[in-house]
Amino acid sequence: MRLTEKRIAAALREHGYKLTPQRRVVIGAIAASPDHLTPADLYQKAHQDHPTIGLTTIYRTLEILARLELICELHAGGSCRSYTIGAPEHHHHIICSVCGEVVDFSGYDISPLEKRLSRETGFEIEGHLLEFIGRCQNCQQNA
Amino acid sequence: MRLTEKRIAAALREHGYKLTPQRRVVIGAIAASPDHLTPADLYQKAHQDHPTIGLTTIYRTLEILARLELICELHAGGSCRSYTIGAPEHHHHIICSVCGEVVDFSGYDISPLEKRLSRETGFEIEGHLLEFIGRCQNCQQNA
DNA sequence: TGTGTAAATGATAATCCTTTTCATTTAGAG
DNA sequence: CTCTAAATGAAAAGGATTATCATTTACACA
Ligand SMILES: [Mn+2]
Ligand SMILES: [Mn+2]
Ligand SMILES: [Zn+2]
Ligand SMILES: [Zn+2]
Repeated sequence: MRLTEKRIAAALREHGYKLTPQRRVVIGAIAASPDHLTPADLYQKAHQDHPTIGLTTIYRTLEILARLELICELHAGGSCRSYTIGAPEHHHHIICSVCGEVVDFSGYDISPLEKRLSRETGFEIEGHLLEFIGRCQNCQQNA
Repeated sequence: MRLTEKRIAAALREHGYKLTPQRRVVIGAIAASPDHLTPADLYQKAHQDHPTIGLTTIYRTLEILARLELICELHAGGSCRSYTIGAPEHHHHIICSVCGEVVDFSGYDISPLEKRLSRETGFEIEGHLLEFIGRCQNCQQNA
């Protein structure tokens, strides 16, 4: 089940945002597609209903909607990466949203889930990404 | 425990890659730091030991090392995103590495892990990212 | 139903990050 | 030592995202 256009518009208003034609169009475009769309995809679609809309407005609208959790943001493969030396044991990460500190954790086996998904979806799983975002102890105190 | 510089160099050779001074320097820089470093960070560090190294070489080296799982790649917050309409129930994603198809899945509760991590690390967890990468049924056949 | 104002918009430019290209250099097998 | 495929790096190209700022507009309230 997915949120409706109307529901999202109402939520925007409730949070004090103005309901502009541009925002309606962006929301409409997201709601109308079952797929995950990039900002550029959405610009193209929104442009059809509102030819003067600016790409900047697309970005700004998406940021708000994602922050309010009215849309679902997906991390596609692309850029935004950093690296550290490999560890023989598989592990995952917790990242501090304030200072950027990265803490490894291990001992969590995700393969049961992987097997279930493989069976249910027919995907041949190649890898996964499991990361937590939060505030480290330091950053909680300095707040 | 982390892989050693020597171990990584050997693995590179085993996979048929040449062991160039530039690659040594990049490996040395990663091994020397406990942190997750961006390509730009690594360029800066590598540049100290090898002033003529090119940024292109940094990228190329990282790609190889990551593919061989000799270094650990982290998805930082940045760019590379796409969006879809929100769903009232929390869910996660499986993404086809070939065609890009995204399949949602739900019914997996990550909060026990979240609680454990919060207790063990002192982090106040704000969110998480759980995604699987694999090949969808279609793409397995057309291969 | 006007009016005023803070919020929103969009053209443009500025940043970043990453990949491509291609001429030159080099690791390392033989 | 020679030879060659692999690797390199300067430069340019390509993309995506963010910043700026003058202009427009939604909508609270008179
Ligand atoms: Mn790590
Ligand atoms: Mn989704
Ligand atoms: Zn922190
Ligand atoms: Zn596919």
